Amino acid sequence: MSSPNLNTRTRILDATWKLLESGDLQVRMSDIAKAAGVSRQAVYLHFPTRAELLVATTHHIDAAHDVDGLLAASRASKSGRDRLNLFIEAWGNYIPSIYGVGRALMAMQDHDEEARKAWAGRMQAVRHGCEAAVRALENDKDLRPDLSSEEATDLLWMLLSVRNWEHLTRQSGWSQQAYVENMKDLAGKALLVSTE
Amino acid sequence: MSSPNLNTRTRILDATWKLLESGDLQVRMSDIAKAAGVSRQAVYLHFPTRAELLVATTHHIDAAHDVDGLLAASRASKSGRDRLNLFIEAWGNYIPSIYGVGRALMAMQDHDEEARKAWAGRMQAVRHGCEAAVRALENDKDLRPDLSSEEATDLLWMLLSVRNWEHLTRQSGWSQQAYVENMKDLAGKALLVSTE
DNA sequence: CTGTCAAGTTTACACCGTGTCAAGTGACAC
DNA sequence: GTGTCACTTGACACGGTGTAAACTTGACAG
Repeated sequence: MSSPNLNTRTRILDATWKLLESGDLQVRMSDIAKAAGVSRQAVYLHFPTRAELLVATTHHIDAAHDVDGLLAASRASKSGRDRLNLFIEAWGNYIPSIYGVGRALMAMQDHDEEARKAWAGRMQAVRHGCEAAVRALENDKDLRPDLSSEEATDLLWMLLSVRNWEHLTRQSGWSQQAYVENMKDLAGKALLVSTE
Repeated sequence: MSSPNLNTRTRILDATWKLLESGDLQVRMSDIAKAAGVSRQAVYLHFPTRAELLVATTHHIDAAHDVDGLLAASRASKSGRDRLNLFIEAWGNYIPSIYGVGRALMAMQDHDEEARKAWAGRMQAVRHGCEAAVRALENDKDLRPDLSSEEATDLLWMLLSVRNWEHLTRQSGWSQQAYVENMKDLAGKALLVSTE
C-alpha cells in the first residue's frame, strides 16, 4: 500500500492466509513472520496490529477469489427461488475460503473492538445478500406469508452463518456438498410458501 | 469441595456467575476475586485454573436450575412431535442461563484444551436430547423419510446451538419468545414429514 | 565514488493476564 | 499457648502483543 516493499507485504499476507487455512490454531505474529521469512518487526512495519493484519488478509483472499463474480449468477437469476439457491451455493462455497481467518477474527471479537467491527461488517454484507434473496422471493409471492421480510432475512442469515457451517462440517463431519444441499433444502422449507 | 471454606467457594462461583451473566466481557480472575470480596489468590486456592472455575460455574448454575426437572416434561411426552416441541422449549429457555459462562468457555476453546472438552461435553448432552427427540419422531413415522436419524439429529443440534441463539437474540434482536417459537416452527419444517 | 534514503534486522523493553510461590495474619480448637 | 486452617500480601515467571532505537544493506542520485 504505502512505503515499504510491496512484495514483502504480500508475502506476509500469503503466509497469514496459508497458516490460518491450514487449521493451525494459535497463529502468533511470530509464526506469521517466520512463515513469511521475515522478522517479527517487519510484520509490524506493514500492519500495526494483529487485527489489522487479519482484516487485510480477508481483503487479500477476497481479491484472489473474485467475489463479485461468484455472486453474479445469483444476481442474474430470473426467479426468486433460483436466486436463493444460487446465493446459498455461492456463499456456502465461499465460506471454506475465509473460514480460517474468520475464525481467528471471531476469536478476538471479545477483546478487540476493531476485529469485532471488521467481522461484523463482512457479515452485514452477507445479510444484504440474504435480504436481496428474500426480496426476490417476495416479488414472486414465494415467501411464506406469515413471515415479514426482516424475519425471513434474519432466519436465512442465521442458517448461513459461518458458525453453522463450522458446526456441520467440523463437528458433525458433513461434506461441503452435503452442507450446501441441506442448506438449500432447509432454507427452502424455512422460507418458501408450502402450497404448490 | 476439599479443604478450604465452602462458603468462600460458593461466593466465588456466585460472583463468577453474576459477572458473566451481566454481559461484561473480559472477566478476569482479578475481577472475579474483587466481586467475591476475596483475594485473587484465594480464587486459585479453590480453582486451579480459569477453565476449571468456569466449568465449576456451569455445574453451579445447573444445580441452581434443576436441569432434570426442566427436561421432565419433554421426556414424559406421548408423541414425538410433543417431545420435540417440549425439548426445544426446555433447552431454548435454558440457554439464557448458561450463555454468559458458555460464551467465556467458547472464547477460550482455541487455546485451552480443558475448556474445549468441557464445553464439547455439555453440547454432546444436548445432542443426546436431540437424538432422543428424533428417535421419538421416527417411532411415530413423523420423521421425513429422506433423512437418516443421524442427519436429522445433526440438523436439529445445529439449529439449537448456542451460537444460533446468540445470533438471533443478540445480533438480530429477537425476543426470547420469538426465538423459541420460530425454532419450534423451523425444526418442525426441517424434520417432520410434510404430508398431513 | 560517495552520500542518503528506504526497507528490514536485531535487541531490548513495557504491558497484561494467568498461574506459582512463600511468608505472614488471625481465628478457633484443644 | 500452640497448632492449624483459610485466607492475605507481595513478589515473580511466562507468553503474547506492541513499541523503541540502533544497526545493516542495497539502490539510486549527484
